[in-house]
Amino acid sequence: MSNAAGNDQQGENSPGPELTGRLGYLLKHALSRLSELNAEALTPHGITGRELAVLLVLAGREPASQQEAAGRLGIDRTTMVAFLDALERKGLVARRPDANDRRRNVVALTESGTDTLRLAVKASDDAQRRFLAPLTRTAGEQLKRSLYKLIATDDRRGD
Amino acid sequence: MSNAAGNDQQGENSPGPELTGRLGYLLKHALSRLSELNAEALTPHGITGRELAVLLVLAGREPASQQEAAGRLGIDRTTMVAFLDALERKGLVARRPDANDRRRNVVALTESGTDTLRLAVKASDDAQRRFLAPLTRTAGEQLKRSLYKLIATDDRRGD
DNA sequence: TATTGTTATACTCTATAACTATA
DNA sequence: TATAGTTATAGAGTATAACAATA
Repeated sequence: MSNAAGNDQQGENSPGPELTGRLGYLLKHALSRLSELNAEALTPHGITGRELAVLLVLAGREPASQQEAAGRLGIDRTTMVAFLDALERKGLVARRPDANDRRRNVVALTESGTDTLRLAVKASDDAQRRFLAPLTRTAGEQLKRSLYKLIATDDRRGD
Repeated sequence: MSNAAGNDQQGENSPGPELTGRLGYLLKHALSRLSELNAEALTPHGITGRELAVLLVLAGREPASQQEAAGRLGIDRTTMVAFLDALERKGLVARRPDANDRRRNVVALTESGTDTLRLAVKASDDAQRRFLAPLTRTAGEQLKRSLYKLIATDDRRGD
């Protein structure tokens, strides 16, 4: 996954309850911390958290056009181009024009990409496990379920 | 608090379990969603989520120098300058040179700033409540406690 | 010399607009 | 005309480096 939430750089003064009581603060810093651990875990595999997400999406429902993959990740197609450029340079994915619609590129993992994905997921899962270590197993599961519910529920604008 | 986690723009295709099962994805999108709701709630009060955080920190332990406030927020002092410029332009905070150490600025909320803070916090709390609506009250409390534990625990690098 | 606030600058991440080639 | 991929560009958010005033 990787950062995008800012870089923690442990502040000199502690935040205090006026901030730590707010859900936004908690989510932001939890994400930031996890992203750090994840980035560390992925370094040996030569990919970033975001690149792992791209690989996961590609592996999840191959074959995919670039735009399909972008849609599932919730990023712009122009952003996807850059990700795929990088992954292709590393030999982890390959683009080929779709035979049925030559405007499209079909993107697939290479053999090396599949291997890297497997190892990277293992490393990332391990980082996640370390991150969740302060919680009981039950609390960790509960956390994920709750977050999922919060995300799955759309449209809370009106009420 | 505000975004910093990207802008959701509801993707056409749903993500699928390969992503929704990952904690990083869940945290990122939960934060993104909450940030949206929060931004909406704050718009009428003329401040952003980040500015609310600055006001909270200033109100929490006045009087504070710019650097102290920055430290508690975990942001750079140069970043704090821009925030305070904006808040001062809006008449919500005032800087004055510290009499004891004239290198420092003491930053305090104005009367208008105090009023705005009170209203903005109410609006933001309400947004948070709506965000947590899909969960039981207990699950919501549990979520916050778990996140706090994850943040409070430092240094999971080695193990 | 070290520190506070400031400014100028650069970097990361991502999106919007415009272009090319297909359809 | 519309769409997929691409490129150029711009914007948000934040940091690093250098500078002036003060300690």
